[in-house]
Amino acid sequence: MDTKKVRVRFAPSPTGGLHLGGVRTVLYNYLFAKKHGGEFVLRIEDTDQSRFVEGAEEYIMKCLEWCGIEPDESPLKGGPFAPYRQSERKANYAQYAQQLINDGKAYYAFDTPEELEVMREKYKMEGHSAQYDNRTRAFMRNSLTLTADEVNTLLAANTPYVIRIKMPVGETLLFTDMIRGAVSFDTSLVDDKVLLKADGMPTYHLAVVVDDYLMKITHAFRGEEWLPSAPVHLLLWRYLGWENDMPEWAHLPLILKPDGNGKLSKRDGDRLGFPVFAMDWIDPRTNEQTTGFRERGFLPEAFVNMLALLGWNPGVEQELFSMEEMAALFSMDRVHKGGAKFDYEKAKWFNHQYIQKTDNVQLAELIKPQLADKNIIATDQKLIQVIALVKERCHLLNEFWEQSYFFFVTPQTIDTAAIQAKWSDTAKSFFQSLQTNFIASADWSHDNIETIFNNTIIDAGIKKGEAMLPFRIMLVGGKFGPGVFAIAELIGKEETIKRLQNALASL
RNA sequence: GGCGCGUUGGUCAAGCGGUUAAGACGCCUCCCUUUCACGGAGGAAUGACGGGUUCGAUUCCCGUACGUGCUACCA
Repeated sequence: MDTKKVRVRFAPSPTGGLHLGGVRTVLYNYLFAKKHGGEFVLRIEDTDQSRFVEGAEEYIMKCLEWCGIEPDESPLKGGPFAPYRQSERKANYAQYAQQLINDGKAYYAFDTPEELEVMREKYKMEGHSAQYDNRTRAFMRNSLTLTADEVNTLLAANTPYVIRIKMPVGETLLFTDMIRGAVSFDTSLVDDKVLLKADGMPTYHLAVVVDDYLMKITHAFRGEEWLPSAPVHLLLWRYLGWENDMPEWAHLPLILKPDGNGKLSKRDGDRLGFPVFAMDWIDPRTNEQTTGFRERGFLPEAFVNMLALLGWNPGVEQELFSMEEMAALFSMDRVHKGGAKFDYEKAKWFNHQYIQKTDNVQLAELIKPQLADKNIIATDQKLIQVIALVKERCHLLNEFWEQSYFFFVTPQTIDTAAIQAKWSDTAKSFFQSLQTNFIASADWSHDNIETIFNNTIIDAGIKKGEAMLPFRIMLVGGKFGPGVFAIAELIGKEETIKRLQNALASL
């Protein structure tokens, strides 16, 4: 067992945007695989054709790529266990379901959806559990209650049927979860899950076991919401005779909404104003667009770092990690048992840290499209200089424009009220002289601009404190932005003088 | 309702029988910066409850409460 090569898998169902929790599940899979020199496979669980969504699979792969997670095997890349889409593996499953029937571990059920509905209603009214379980199955239409002849007749007539697992009565099932330790279930309380659907497709329960076996998966990580169905999977491994090859399980804690409790949903993001999906997702059926972390201005390294630490503690003080560092440190027993509330403020803090770490030239490449959208033409050199000046005040890449637009366009409005508060005839004559002195200057460098400014102050007999703020507002429009002389230098002599003139005219 | 899982500051969390109960985000105060931000220094703030076990429980056990997940021919 321990000598086997580690193989893990992420098995999403292609039904829509890739949720934070999904990304974290992939991430933990990936980190675990890297840590142990193993393989990470991407398997698409598309056994429910009614929920198939066009483009979702490609979208998921793009999200992984953006996050810097490359599967060793996938539908796109192929691999020794291809195909990696369950819909293309359909032929595999029926034989195992049949084997279970032959062994008396499963049975045919001919109940129609309507009959099931009636059963559930009835038991609900009586206050019993409305499950198709070891008690109720005795009253339903299945190969346990029908004679062999009746079953054969129904089968021969192509009557739609499903295959259900026959849960034993009164057995205690125990397994060790890598995160939670010992977990146990009473089989009497678990229902007879459908294994093979009427359309011949397996349900998740059968497919996950068969494919994990066939693909030699050694460790299976999934969300906590799967814990209640673990006994079914456990029994399937046993009944199919593969128990010795069963992977180790880890059920990951949920990511919760920031306010109140409960699983974080896309709705919560919309409501509270933050993304929940990794990348923008446009639902092809409704054309509804949902913003992703990428489009919101997150760096993938920051996104991944933040997510990794939401539920996992590396055991060191350090908080900023590259993927390699995380892989080296990763271990399942340092994953928390309890769910973690998502904190968007902390997410932004991570992104801020990564923006500071990222080279200005690289940032320029990421920011160029934003400028292009606004029809701004700027040289790389200027862009890079601006980035150097404003990056420390950006938590998101998308904040770049609001922090720096005054470098590229003349502000349309300026906060004249704030200037007026300090305005006087002395101030006015100061700015008039300042203009004259700027026009006469030959050296438009940061230091020289400041020298001219200082000298003019002395000549005008004004306090520097009274002049600095109005000067800033005239250049950028308000009380914000980096050092004012650096701004003047970058926008240039002509533009600086122009802005002074405009401002003076409007006062 | 049944079953599973969980519970350390507002949030992420360390701890693994004896600690002044780390650290980070956020918040507050001050400093720096003649703007804002960054940065720096401080500060407030934490083991759900009740029983055990023990010389000693945040830590181990059992209850209770609360939360949450599941209870589909969805994953």
